[in-house]
Amino acid sequence: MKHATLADVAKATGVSVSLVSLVLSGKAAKRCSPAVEAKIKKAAKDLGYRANRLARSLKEQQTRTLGMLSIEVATTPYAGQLLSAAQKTARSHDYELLFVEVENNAKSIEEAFGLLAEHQVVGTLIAAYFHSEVKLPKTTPKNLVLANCISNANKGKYPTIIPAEYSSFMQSLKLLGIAGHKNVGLIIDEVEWPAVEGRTKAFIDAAQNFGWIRANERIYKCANTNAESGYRATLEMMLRDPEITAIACYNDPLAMGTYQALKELKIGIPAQVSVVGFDDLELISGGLRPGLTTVRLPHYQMGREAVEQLIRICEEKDEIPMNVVEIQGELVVRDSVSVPRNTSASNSSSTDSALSNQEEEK
Amino acid sequence: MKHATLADVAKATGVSVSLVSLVLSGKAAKRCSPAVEAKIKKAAKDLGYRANRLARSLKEQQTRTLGMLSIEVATTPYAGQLLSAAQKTARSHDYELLFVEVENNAKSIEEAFGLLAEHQVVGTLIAAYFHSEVKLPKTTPKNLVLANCISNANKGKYPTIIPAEYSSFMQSLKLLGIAGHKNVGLIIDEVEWPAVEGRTKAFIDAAQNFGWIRANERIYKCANTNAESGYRATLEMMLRDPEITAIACYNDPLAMGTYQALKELKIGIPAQVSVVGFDDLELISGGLRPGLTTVRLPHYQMGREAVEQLIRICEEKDEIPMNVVEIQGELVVRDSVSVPRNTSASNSSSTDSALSNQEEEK
DNA sequence: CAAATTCAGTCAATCGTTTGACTAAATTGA
DNA sequence: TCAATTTAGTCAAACGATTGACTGAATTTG
Repeated sequence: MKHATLADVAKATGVSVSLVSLVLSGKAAKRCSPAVEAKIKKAAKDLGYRANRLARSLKEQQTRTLGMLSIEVATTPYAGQLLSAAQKTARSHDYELLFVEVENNAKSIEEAFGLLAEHQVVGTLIAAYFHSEVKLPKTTPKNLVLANCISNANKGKYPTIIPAEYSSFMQSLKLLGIAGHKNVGLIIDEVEWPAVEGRTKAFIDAAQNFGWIRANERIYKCANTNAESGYRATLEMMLRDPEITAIACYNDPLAMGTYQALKELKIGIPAQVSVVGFDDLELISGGLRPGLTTVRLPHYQMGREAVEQLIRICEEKDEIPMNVVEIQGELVVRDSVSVPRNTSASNSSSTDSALSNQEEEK
Repeated sequence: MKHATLADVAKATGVSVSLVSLVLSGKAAKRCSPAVEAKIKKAAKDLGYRANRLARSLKEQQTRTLGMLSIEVATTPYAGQLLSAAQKTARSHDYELLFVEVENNAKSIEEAFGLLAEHQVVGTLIAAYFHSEVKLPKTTPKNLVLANCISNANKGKYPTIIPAEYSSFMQSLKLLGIAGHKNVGLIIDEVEWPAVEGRTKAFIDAAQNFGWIRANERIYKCANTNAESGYRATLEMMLRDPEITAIACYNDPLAMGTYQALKELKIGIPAQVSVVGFDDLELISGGLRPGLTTVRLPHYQMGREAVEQLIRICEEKDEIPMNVVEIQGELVVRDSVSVPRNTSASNSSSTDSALSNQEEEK
C-alpha cells in the first residue's frame, strides 16, 4: 500500500518520469502537448500521487520545515496561542513545524538544535511561555528567531519578538491615573524577569506622572504569582495602607487573590478599591465578578510575527530585519475600575451593597 | 556553511563513504580496524557531522516522524499537557512530531492527512482539547490513533485513548455520597458531548446508590460552561432547592461561578454547601478559597499512552492493540467538601463565619 | 605449502525528485 | 527544398545515506 511515485504516474501514462515531474510542478512551459499534460494530471489524480518531500528536499538541498523549540511553552494556558499562530502562519507560507519541547538550559537547547539540523530545518523559532531569558548554547543555527524571550548574551544577534511590557501595563495604569486614583498599590513578582522589570518601571513612571502617593512603598513583592500570594499581599497592603483606592496586579492570578482578600475585608470592587490585572486569562478575568479589567498580551500576534520574520530571513527577502519587535498589549476593560471612593463616590459604578460595605468600614 | 556529509568525513579520513556509514551507524562489525574506526569517529566529531534524515529516510523507505493533528487543542489550558507528553514520548523513542492544527471537519483533516503523507509520516495522532467527536474523512492513513476524542463513524477502527468520564466523575460524587449528602445538584453542559454523557450517567448512578433525593430534577443544564453560567445556575438552584447541601459541577469554571453565587447568598463552602468541580484547572481550583475539590484529567498520560500505542502499531510490535483505553482521572481533594450541614455540623470543617451564616439563613 | 578463512575495506545500486543537456520529429521561413 | 526553429519529449546526473556483493591481502589450517 505504498504511495504512488512519479515513476508510477509515468508508467501509467507511458511517458518519462521527467515529463511527469515537469508537468506536475508546472514547469512544462513548451515541453508538453496539452493532451499529454491532461493525461498525466489525470493519472496523478487517479493514483493519489503526492510528492515525496523527502526526495524533493534532498534534491533541492533545502526543506520547508521550521523547528519550533518550545521552552515548557506547551503546558501553560497562554502558550497554545503562540504555538497555534506559529503553526498556522507557517502553514500559510507552505512551511511545516517540527515541534520540540526543551528545558531552558544550553545543553537541552543544543541537543534540540542537533535534532533539527538532522531534519534539515531551514529556520528555528524559540518560544517561551512567559517573557523570560533564554540560555543559548555557544553555537546556534542560522535563521533563529526568539519569541517571548530574550538572550542577553546575544543581544541584538537574533530577531526577537517580545511583548511591550512597559507600554502595555501603562495602559491600565493610565486608566487608574485618569480615573483620579492617587493611592495605588502594586503587587508583583519578586523575581527579576524582563516582564517584572518593564511593568515595575511603568508603575514608577505612572506614579510620577499622576502624582501617586508614596508609590515606592506600595510595591508588594511576592515569591509566587498565584491567587494565594495575591490574597496575602492584598491583606497586608490594606492593613498597612488602608487609604489605597486601587491595586495594580502583575497578573490575573494575583488579581484573583486580591478579589478574595477585598471581599473578605468587605471592600467593594470597584466602589472602594479598583483592581487591574495583566494577561487576560479569560478563565479568571472573565470569570471574576465584577469582570477584571486587564491587558491581553498578544501571544497570537507574537507567534505570527515571529514566524513571518523567520520565513523572511530564511528566504533572505529582508536584508535588515528589525532586531527587536515589541508587540503592544490590548487593554481589556471590564468592571473592576471606577473613580476613587473619596473624590466622587456618587459618580462611581458602585453597587448598593458595595456602598453599604463602605459605610460599615468607616 | 552547509552541513558535513558522509562524503566530507570520508574525504577527511581517506576512506570510502561506505565505511564511514558503517562505522557511524555501528554496523561495522568486523569490517573496520580499530585505528581507522577511531579516525573516522574523530573526523565526524570534528566536522560536526550529523546524519541527514531526509537522505536516510529516503533510502530506508521510512521516516521516524509522527504527525500530530491537533483539533484546536493548542489554545486551551489543558491542551499543552497532551501535546507536551506526546512530544516527549515521541522523542524518547527517537521519533519527531510534525505539528498541524486543524478544524474539526473532514475537509480540514483530509488536507492535513495529505500534508503528512507528503512528509512520509509513519503514523498520525489526532488529539482534541476536550473529549469530543472527531469528523474524519472517508480515507484515513494507516497507523492512526485518537486521543481525547472518538470517531463514532469508525467505532473500534482506531486505537482510542480517552478519559474515563464515568468513573473519574464518580470519584468525586462518591466523596459526596460517603460524606452523607442526600440533596445533591448537578450543573452540566447542555450539549451532548461524550464527556457530558459519561458524567451525567455517573451522577444518576451515584444518586441511586446513595439515595439522593429527586436527583433527576436537580440536573441544571447550561448553554456555556463558564463561571457566569455556573453563577446563574447556582442562584437558580439554591432558590428552587434551598435544601441542597452539595453541588457537583461539570467543570471548574462552572464551580468558580458556583462559589460566587454561594458567597453572594452568604452560604458557606463547605459548611453549608459542598462543591466539587472537574478538570483541576489549577488556576481556578487552586486559586479559589477554599480550594476546590476536583478531578484531574490525565492529559499528560493520555498524550504519552497515545504516542506509545501509535509507535507500537507503527512498528507492528503489537498485533492486537487494545482499541479503547480509558484513562482514570485523579481525585484532587482540597477543602470544598464536608459532611452535610444538617446531619452533623459539629463534624464539619466549617469555619465560624460559615456557621454564623448558616444560622442567619435559618 | 596450498587452500580456506578472516580481515579490512570498496563498489555500485537504490530511494524519489529535479533539471540542464540532449534529440528526433514537425513546422516554418526564404 | 533545405536550413533554422519550434515542439515534444527523453536522458542522466545529482542530492546523502545504506547495504549486499565484491576484492585483495593477510592469516590460519591441514
